[in-house]
Amino acid sequence: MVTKQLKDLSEDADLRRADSLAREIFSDVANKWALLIIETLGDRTLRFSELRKGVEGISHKMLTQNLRMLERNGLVEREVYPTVPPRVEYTLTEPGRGLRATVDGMCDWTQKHLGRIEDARRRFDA
Amino acid sequence: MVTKQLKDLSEDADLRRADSLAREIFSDVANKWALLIIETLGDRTLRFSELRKGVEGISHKMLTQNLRMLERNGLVEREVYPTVPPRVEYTLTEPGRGLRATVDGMCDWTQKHLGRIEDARRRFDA
DNA sequence: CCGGATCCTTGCCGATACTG
DNA sequence: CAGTATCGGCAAGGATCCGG
Repeated sequence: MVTKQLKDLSEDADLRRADSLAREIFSDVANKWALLIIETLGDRTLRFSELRKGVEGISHKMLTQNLRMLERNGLVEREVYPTVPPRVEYTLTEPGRGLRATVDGMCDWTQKHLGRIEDARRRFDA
Repeated sequence: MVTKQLKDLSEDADLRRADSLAREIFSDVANKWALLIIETLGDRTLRFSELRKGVEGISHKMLTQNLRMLERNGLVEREVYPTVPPRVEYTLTEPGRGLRATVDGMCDWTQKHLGRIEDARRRFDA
C-alpha cells in the first residue's frame, strides 16, 4: 500500500518532469530563428558566415545564440578547424534532420496557402 | 526586347513579394504561443476561457493577441454568440488544420527525442 | 573568420483597470 | 465572459569592440 502510493507519486513526478522538459524543448525549438536556421542548413554543411548569408536578416548575435542552443540540444554538430583564420562548420545531426522534416512541412504549408492567407488578411483588415 | 525586360522585372518583383509575404507568415506562425494554441485547439471548438486553461501558462493578453493574429491569417474562425454573458468560440479552419498536422509532427518529434536531447544537454553543460 | 562581452534600444509581455 | 487600453519592467535583440 504505502510502497504503491510512493510508486504512484514518483511516477507522477516523472510524468511532470518529462512534461516540463518537453515544454522547454518546444520553447527552444518553436521560434522563428531556430526553425529558419534548421531549414537553411538542410542536409548541407555550412560555415558560420555562409549560414549568416543564408538566413536572411539574422544578426551575428542571434545566429551564435541559436546555434549554441541547437548544439546544446544535440540538433546541430559544430566542427572547428584550428586553422588561421579559424573555420567552423555546422551540420544537422540525425535528430536535427528529423525536426527538419517537420519544418519542411511548415514551409510547404506556407507556400501552399500564400494566396488564401493574403485574401483572409485583406478581408480582416477591412 | 524592352517588353521582355519589363516582364522579367515584374516577375522578379512578384517573386520578391511572395517571398516577403511567406517570411511574414512564417514569422507570425513560427512562435511558441501560436503553435501551442493551434495544437490545443486540435479539432475541437473551444471558448476563450477553455483555451486559456488548455494552453498552460499563457496570459490573457497573449491569448487574445495570438488569436487575433491567427484569425487575421484565416487559421482560426471566431464565432460570437451575442448572449449575456457573451460566449465566443474558436475553431481551426481548413488551412489551420493543415498547419496543425505539421505541429503534431513537431510534438511527436519532441516526445520521441526527449531522452536523447536530455543526454545531449548534460554532455554540453559539462 | 568566429565568438564572447558590453552597452543600449526596442518591443514583448504581465498586471491592472475599464467597457459591453 | 470576452476584449481593449495603458503602463511599466525586463528581457530580447542590434551595434560595436576586442580577443583567439
